[in-house]
Amino acid sequence: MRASKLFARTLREAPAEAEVASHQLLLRAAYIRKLMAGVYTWLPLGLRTLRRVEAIIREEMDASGAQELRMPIVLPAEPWKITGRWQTYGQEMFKLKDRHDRELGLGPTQEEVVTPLVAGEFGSYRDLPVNLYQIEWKYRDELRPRFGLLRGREFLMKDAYSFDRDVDGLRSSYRTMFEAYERVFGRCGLDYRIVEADPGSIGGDVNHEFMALAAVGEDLFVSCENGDYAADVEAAQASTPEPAPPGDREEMVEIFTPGRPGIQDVAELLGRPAPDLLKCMLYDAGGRTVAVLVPGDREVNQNKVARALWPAPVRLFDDADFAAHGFVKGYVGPQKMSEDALVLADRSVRGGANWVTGANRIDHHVTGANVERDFRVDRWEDVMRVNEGDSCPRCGGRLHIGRSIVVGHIYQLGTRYSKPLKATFVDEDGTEQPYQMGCYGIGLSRIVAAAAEQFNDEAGLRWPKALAPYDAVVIPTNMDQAAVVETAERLYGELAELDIDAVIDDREVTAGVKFADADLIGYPVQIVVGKRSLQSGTADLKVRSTGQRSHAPLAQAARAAVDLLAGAP
RNA sequence: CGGGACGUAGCGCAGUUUGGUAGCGCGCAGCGUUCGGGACGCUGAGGUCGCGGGUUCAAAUCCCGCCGUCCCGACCA
Repeated sequence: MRASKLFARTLREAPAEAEVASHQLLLRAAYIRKLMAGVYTWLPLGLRTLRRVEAIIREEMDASGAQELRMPIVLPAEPWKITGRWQTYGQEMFKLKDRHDRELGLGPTQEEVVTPLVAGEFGSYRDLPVNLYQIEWKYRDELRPRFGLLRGREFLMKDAYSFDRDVDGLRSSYRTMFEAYERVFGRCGLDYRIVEADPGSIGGDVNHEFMALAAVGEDLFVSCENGDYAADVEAAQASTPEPAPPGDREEMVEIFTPGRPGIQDVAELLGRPAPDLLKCMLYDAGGRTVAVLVPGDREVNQNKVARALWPAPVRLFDDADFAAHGFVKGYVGPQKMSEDALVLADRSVRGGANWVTGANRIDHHVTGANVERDFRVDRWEDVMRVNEGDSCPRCGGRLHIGRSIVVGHIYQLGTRYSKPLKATFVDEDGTEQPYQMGCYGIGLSRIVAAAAEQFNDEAGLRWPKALAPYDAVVIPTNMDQAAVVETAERLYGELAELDIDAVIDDREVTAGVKFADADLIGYPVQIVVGKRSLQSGTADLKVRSTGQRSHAPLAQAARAAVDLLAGAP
């Protein structure tokens, strides 16, 4: 490729809209351009990098025995209504209507398409297992698109779906994908962690996330200092404290706490630490009132509450709910909860006694509230968000919270989709069985952003060679000297013969501009030919990722570039 | 959806407070000098100042409405 023809106009300054490094650099280096919030055009350089990610994934998926297909992006609403996701995906799904007023959606993921498809084709246990995948653009009307490609409304995703006759088969298919994912992210050169995760709106049971480490990552994960536990913060657990010893139980006393609705307010007024207070959050779970109890210094993890109450849709009480049920916001306590309400306490509440909590009366709290004597707990569950420094549920070690970008997520769905969609096969004994399904996603466009986030410096992008749009760039520094241009062209030709995908920067600009652009775009190897090097009969080489510089006789320069590339990260 | 900021040439910005001929840098085009880490000089093109309405002799500037973009938040009683 000739830089003089390449559709890539680099920017000296980052557009004001870009905040994070990956977004700024991908714009500056002419990989992407924005069309609207969360939607980007992929320029030639960006598309080449995206395709390299795609090639790696396709190779590993094919090697794992999965088969590629292509499903539609425009989808009918009906199957989505059957699985309930037309509702649960809600506003996040792009919805539209055709000219006959039929409801359609743009695919955010395709369980509702692939499941009936397989049921219609592979209806016998003899056909199983089968794993189908596609690499396709996905659409999600994100609450807040941000950070360029990191959270877009249109993004490229590899989604795979496995179908097995039983749970053992599912586990085996899952294991195969797990290992394929390790190879994919390893080959992409990413620094990543595998964590236990929350299934989110996809549903299902066992699942893992593959997280690329990044300071700007939106996803928090918990890891044990001893390395035996790692989990998404939405799913993470901490070890549960010992139950409080029986013993001194204060009387429950109502106290006057005017204008002190918050935990901090009350703690300050009474001069007691927040963990002495009992936080009582009210939720509506499909019409039923649920009181969730956690210690005052803790936060409720709503995902965990939702899982505990599955399949009821869980939402926090709003002002209307408070009014309708006669609760006073800011002064809620679990005492005298009605029979039809559910009292759900985090297990850590067992570790406390003599709680300070709301008195269910404006401007009043109580002290000395105790489980059983003063309020009942219907269920003990883990519903708490893990904090930095909590104890590891495996070994008791210290838990640390880190930031990352989720680049892959794999799920054991079981029959979550096959049952409602009545997708069944005939088993060996002649009975109809729902498929045991798994689904497996990788965000390709997000990998590009995550890699840009992990591999950059002041000068620009520093791709691992597996992801760079080209392998090398040849830079003739003196375009006015025929001998320089000739030599550079010859080198460029030699590289092609050696199967190196190179760019020759034949633009009529000064050397400084070429160097700056080469660093910005992130060609793994730079080969410089100029007046100076011609005199000494050598070419100057630089490895972008390490900054390492070297020389090679002109006759061996192409060969030297190949070797440097082979040795580069 | 709530809060905040912003919207002036392809990009980065000034001008808005105090209404009066729309500017700077980069980039772009032409000519010349340069030529190994974002060169220099001269000349030039490029803007319905986000959109609509209002106030005014006069609006980028003041007022109202809308749109767009970015940031923070969107469970913590």
